[in-house]
Amino acid sequence: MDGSVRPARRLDPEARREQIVAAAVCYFAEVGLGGTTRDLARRAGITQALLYRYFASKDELVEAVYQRIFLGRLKPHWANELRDRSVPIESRMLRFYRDYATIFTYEWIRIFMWAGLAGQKLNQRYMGRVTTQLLGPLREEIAADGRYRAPAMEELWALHGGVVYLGIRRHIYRLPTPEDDGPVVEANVARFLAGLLSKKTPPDPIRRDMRPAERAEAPNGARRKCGAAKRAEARAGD
Amino acid sequence: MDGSVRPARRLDPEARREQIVAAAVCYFAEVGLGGTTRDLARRAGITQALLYRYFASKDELVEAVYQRIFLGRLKPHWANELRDRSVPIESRMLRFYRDYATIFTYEWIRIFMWAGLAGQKLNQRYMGRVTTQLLGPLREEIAADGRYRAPAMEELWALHGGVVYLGIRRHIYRLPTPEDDGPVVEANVARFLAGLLSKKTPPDPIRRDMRPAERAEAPNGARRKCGAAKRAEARAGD
DNA sequence: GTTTTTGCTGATCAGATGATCAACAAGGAA
DNA sequence: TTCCTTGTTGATCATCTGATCAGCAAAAAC
Repeated sequence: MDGSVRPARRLDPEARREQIVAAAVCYFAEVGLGGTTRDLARRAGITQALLYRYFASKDELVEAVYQRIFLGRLKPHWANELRDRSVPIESRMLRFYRDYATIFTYEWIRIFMWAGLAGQKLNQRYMGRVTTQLLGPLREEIAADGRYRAPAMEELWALHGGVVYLGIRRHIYRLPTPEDDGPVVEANVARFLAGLLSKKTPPDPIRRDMRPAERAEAPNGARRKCGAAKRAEARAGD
Repeated sequence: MDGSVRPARRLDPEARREQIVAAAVCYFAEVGLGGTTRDLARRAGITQALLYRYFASKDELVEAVYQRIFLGRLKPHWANELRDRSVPIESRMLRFYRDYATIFTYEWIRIFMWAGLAGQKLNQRYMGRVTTQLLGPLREEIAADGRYRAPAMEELWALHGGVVYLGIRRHIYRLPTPEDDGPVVEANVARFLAGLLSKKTPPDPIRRDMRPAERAEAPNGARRKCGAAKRAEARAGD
């Protein structure tokens, strides 16, 4: 007996579409966006042809998966709560990061990473919002507290990356990780703030010291040059 | 004129194999391990058939790419230098992480991530070595210094993740990042150590509080259950 | 029960992809 | 020049994959 589910009864279109998207999120998270429509259909217990009654193309289905996974993940109230100065900054940060860590589910983190590798602009938009809505306010609030020096944005990214990395180790590299993320997040936030007590100047790189975003393809269509490409080019020149 | 290189002259077998692997590292880093042999050959300026004179299968070529990228990346002298107590621990950590950050090249980080998503055991082996050869000693050395409390392994992973995350933002999400990693790494290491000065107890989760490594497939061949799969299972039961 | 609607399936097509092989031709040996 | 070795190629095969469509059958309408 295989894991597939055979009897696909007649279903309400809305329910069927919902079921397909849910199965697609699960399937694509595991095998990547290059997974086949046949495998997906088998897991969902339907025929491959049925997918095309609900989605015009595989791309459209993938788009629905993106919507399902990423839409509304950044809660607007996070930014508000981060700015609520009636609460100590330590409590605000702890509360936020404990909450934020919960979005790093198996499906979210893997699909997000696959989308990033595939060059989806979606990731850049999301990360941009993290900067403006979360890390920016966070920096201001920490500085406004008075006891801490203002962290450089890169330092906030490092804190952020530490939390994300826990999800990467767990769901991408499939390594053993703590059963409960809470204490880990708490320790990291507390240590981060404690590290800001020493008043050394924050080394925030200014804009001209930033390397621009890499592009998947240069404007002229040329690709990133690796060693081999460079050598081939040189060879073509003689 | 396209970017491909037409005249592929007769080459010494060793040189040709080298050229193919180099081109494959570049190509697979960009498009993923699902890239086609035809595209790869076009970029390398050779015919697709020629690949199969040097590699029995695409899998074997991918294996060669793994070897090229990951073999010997963890320098043995890192562990030695980390343990050299004639040098202040701050200097040792700074030197190590400045050096370590250089391995996060475009090719390395992308192929490593793709391999991880694909469930390669390679990643787990590598991460295991990071634990035993780098983070373990690091923890001991920090504690041995006397001025700092011993960091929990999860705290060291957070520091580590912060550095890795810089590479992820740059090469996977293709976001703007600092031109020079040095100051960023230095700030993070310094803040990490400063954060260990406050003597609060380290919350190291003990083994029974760790969730085991996730498996791509359960022993019985069953897959990870997402919402859709669970629902389908329930439906099959009536 | 009969008719109508429509959710669903099996068959099928065109293009892509990994892999194979006979034949060609570049470069050295005679 | 002539011969021989072998690096390289174009053609080709079997399979896989996204996508289409006529027709079946389950549920609703009558």
